[in-house]
Amino acid sequence: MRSTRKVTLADVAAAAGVSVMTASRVMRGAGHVSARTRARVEAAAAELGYVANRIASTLAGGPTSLVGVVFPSLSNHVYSEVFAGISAVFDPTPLSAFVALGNYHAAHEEKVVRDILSWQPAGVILTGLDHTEGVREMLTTSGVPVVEIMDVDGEPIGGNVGISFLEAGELVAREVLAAGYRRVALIGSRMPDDLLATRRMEGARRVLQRAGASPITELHDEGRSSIALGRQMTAALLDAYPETDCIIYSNDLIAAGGLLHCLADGREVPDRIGLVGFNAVDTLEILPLRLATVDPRRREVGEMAARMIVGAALSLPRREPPEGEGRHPASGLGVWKLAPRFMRGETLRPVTAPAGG
Amino acid sequence: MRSTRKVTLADVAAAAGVSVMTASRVMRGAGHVSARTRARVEAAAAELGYVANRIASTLAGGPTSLVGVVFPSLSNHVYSEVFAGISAVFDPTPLSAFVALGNYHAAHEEKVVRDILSWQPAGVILTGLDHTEGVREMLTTSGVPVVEIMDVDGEPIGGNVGISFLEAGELVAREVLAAGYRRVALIGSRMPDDLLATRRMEGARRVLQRAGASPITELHDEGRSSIALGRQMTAALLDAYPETDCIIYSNDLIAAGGLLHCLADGREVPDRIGLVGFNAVDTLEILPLRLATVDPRRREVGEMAARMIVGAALSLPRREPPEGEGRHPASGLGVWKLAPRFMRGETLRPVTAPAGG
DNA sequence: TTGAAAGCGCTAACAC
DNA sequence: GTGTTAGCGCTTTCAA
Repeated sequence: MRSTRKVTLADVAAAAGVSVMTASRVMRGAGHVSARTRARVEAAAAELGYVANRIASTLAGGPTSLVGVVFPSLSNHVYSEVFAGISAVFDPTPLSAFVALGNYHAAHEEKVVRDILSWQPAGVILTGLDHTEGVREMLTTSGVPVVEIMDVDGEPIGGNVGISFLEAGELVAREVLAAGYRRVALIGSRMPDDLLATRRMEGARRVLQRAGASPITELHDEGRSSIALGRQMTAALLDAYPETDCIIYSNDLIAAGGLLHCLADGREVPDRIGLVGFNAVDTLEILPLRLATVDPRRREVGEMAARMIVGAALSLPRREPPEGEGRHPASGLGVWKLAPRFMRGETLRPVTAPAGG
Repeated sequence: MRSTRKVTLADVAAAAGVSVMTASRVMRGAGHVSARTRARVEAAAAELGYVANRIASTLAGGPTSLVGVVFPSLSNHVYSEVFAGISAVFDPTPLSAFVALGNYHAAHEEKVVRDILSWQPAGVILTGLDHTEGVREMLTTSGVPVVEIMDVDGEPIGGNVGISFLEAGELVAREVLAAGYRRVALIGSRMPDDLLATRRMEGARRVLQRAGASPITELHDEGRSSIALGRQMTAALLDAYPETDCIIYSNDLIAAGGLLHCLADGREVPDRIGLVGFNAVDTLEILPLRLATVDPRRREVGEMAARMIVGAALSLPRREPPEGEGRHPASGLGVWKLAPRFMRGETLRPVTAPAGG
């Protein structure tokens, strides 16, 4: 039977008949302790059911191990996969993730980041590069290793991992053109709120314009992306612009809706109309046709971001450099730009000419 | 330009010409401060870019606000939705979630829980009711409000929210019988690792047996659930037991695979063969037929669990009761058993007789 | 290899 | 309404 009171290191030390300091050394494996003493302390700790107090150890100057992770949301499958990558990397390290949601709205983000910083984190992972001046300044001033993920089209605060959504959009448009489509329309949802979606549309638009095949029209909706929304928007678009021969969607979910609408409506995919999504969502393998899409490599992004944080956190001195400037650049951070992977699927015609726009 | 050094409350107090204590009162809105002083302190804090240090305030006896959340994984869509519910409830409160993964493996869980407790959390949310004795003891001893979610078939440590997976399985079997199927087979994946899946299969099996329609066969696979796996297992099963007239799957993903196999194979669904999944995964709305399934009400589960924690955390005294037993039962905790919702879909025949086993 | 002293940044408790 | 004192549980630093 263990006490119901909180067991402190002092209790363990007393039970083992050593000083608090010695107990502390044993608990964090600091060495310089005789095997005999170590055994006694460990036994006492187990006996009393000692659970370390990281609040106290962090305050006293021990290493921090919380990493704040800010996602726009987790209902979006994309981010949960990024998170899986992050967790996998943190798992064998002493770091753990502290998840905060809600940076689809910049107003909220400042609060969230302040909150995270108040825990003296070992690092911060943020989604996207668009943050308020306040956020950037807080993070810079704090000296905490920061990695921004997904987007790489801008100036990062610290490290940066992701694909260029602009280039991903360009890639899609180039493939569409290479397949011979010319009357292209764009459909997006939850824009302009979702900057990354906006960015890939921008990339697509640019390539189309340069090729003299400016988008026929662009349809945007504030709603949450869904298959139903995709159906409905596609119907509306094709109604208004029947000459459309290809639709580029801001994500797979609405693209799937579009595909279902086209099939139900008897349109020949991909001959009469081509469709491209974005995100490479895997449950969509049940569609009658494999959707053309782009893999943003989300799991890898999470893993690399986490690795950067691990590298930076472990090489960072714990206390402030004694005096002077001293803030050494968080080592281990850098910019990793991954190449988005295009997946042709079956909703685009095979290429008739080498891609290149 | 703000200093690059960490700004403490003492710095703010000095800049505002007041005591640290007064500054502290202002920063946490404790009242008993004149408007003039408050304004001065707030100005100084803003000027210096002060960010509170919760590590210090928690150690000093301020309220804790981290809540540890343990999920088996987040790649499983189910848990990310639960998490969305939790976040939504925490959002307007001072609480924030600290996510740890990996309790598909009990060995890991002990480490994870110890880790969480070391942060002096305001609460802990765990998935499932099956935990090692060590975990139960740590949590009990700590006196931290605990809520176990999803499963309600067992003895909870503290609060408990979820559906009964046993009853969900029974529900499915009763509906299957009511629709007139008699030669029923079960297909599961990732079992027996996933206890909840195991439990619902158990419930189904029981009802079938009681009705004298024992499962023709049960097929289990260690693999990760996927549509491909469902296809393959279904093919194998129907090959070996062609007389099967209904398959109950452990989840929607493999059920979707089964459905696709049946359709491709020219079997009449739901007339010749009925199919039921589990989880009500929404992207599956793109299937040619709406899958019969059960909604485990995951979002609500997350919300309620979070509400319990909020209730308990806010009513808990911060410091230990002076002496004696003193550990008052965490108020606000209880057991909330939600009813699983059956969704008939189009892969089961309409009922021919009132459901009831 | 072990211990003693000091203090991390903040807040509770009490004075004024 | 404001300040003073003490201390949260641990680790750093230095001495033995």
